[in-house]
Amino acid sequence: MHVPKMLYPLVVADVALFSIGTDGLKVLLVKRSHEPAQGLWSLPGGILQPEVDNSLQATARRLLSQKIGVEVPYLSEVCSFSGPDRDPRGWSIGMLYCALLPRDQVHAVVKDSVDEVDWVRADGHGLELAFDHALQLEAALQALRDKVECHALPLHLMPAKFTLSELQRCCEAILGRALDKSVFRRRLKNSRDLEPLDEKEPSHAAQRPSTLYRARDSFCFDPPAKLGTRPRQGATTVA
Amino acid sequence: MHVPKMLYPLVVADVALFSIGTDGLKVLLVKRSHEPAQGLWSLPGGILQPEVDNSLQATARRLLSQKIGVEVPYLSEVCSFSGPDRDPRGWSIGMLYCALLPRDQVHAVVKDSVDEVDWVRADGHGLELAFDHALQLEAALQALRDKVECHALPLHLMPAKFTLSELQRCCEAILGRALDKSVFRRRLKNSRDLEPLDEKEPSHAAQRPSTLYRARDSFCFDPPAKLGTRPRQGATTVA
DNA sequence: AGAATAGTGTCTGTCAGACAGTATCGC
DNA sequence: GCGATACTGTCTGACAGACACTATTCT
Repeated sequence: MHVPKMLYPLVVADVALFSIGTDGLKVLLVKRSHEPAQGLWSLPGGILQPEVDNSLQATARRLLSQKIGVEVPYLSEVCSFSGPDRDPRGWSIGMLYCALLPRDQVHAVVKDSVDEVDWVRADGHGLELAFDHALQLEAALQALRDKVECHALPLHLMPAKFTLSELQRCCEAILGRALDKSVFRRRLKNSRDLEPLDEKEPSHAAQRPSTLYRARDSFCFDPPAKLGTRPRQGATTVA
Repeated sequence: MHVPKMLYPLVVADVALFSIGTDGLKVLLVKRSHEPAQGLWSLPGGILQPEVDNSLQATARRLLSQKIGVEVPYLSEVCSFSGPDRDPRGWSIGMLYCALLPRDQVHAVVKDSVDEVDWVRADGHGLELAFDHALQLEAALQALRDKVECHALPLHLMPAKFTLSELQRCCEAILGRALDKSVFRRRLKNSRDLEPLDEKEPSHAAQRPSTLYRARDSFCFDPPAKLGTRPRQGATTVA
């Protein structure tokens, strides 16, 4: 193990955990119960523990598990934030992760920790966030939007079975704009990521029941050099 | 400043510095003169110095400056590599950066350091690299290819003035496949990244002289949410 | 029948791929 | 004229955007 012979940076992993609520895209924030930044909202995160974690990504997963008791189906690195001033404790590196939690597990987060946790609007609206977490949240949200804008399907936000309309509403919540139903469905028809089930959504209203779909096993939100699909020239991402 | 109260990870920045040679895309490697991994080739890199560096990116720039005496016009974060086993000195974090050096500055690297440095084929062909640098090089090259595949113009690899044919050869070297001249030029005509000059390349051969272009000031290789352009369905990246 | 949502068909514009053609230089 | 490279024109197919249309359920 490496033995410090000089001052060392604080290494932290922070997670922007997104999910879908009835009123759009949500991100999980925790209210800090200790200094520094006590009382402010922040992204869930914590310090790397080399004796415990096998990677920085493992740090992120451990923190999600410890702090809010969830195992996420998707977690990926966004970018790093580093410097002498971003944390009052000194020179620090903050690795930002973007994680997705299925819509039907939004209430799985345990709130018995000393920290108060809550789902808030994904853009963090008027909240004052600790450290540079407002910047980080913006970066994570942009990374998520970029992917969906490039037609990656955020299936990790969906339950195991879902309708195309639900998936469309999910994409619209992420992008912050309406999508054309016909265009959306045409794309999904040609996609190899979805599989229709021989099942219909039980209709509770006076309406035609919709087909249920599920993600194919081969689906990957970070396409392994998956080609095709991009935003068009005139596309705009509006909040 | 943060005071260590436990074992701390080694924090390193490594840079995949690419440029264009007469025979294609090149990456700069250094032969390690010290342990660990003495005698093996590796990406230029080194340890974060919190007293000196204002960010991890600053670490990368400082190392390029100190080790090989170049200031690069483009340097961006790719992803991190971390874990207890990737460096024999112990738990470590390696932040990978991708940098571009203009074609006409390939010989600006100073070789007076104790390290032996050399430009090699960008894929690292048959070289055995130190640590996980083969993985890192692959990741950096893929990141570069992905961008160019999505029609970002690698203008930071070009001299201040260049012809469209030269730029096309540059893109082909990165992608590892031939591009259609007509398609390429049509795209550039509609691009806001390039500006034609009222100047012709002095022709040293029996051929029509070509128009010189330069990058517009607004050009950015990492498009700030720049839309449009993506690989098409049938596109393939072949080595 | 009517309301509501599911799902389809079709027209149009944009752009990539392919490839043949023209232009301009030195010899 | 010829060779070489710069540059253009045009046809086609894939796909996004827009939007009108049909289908199937419950009340």
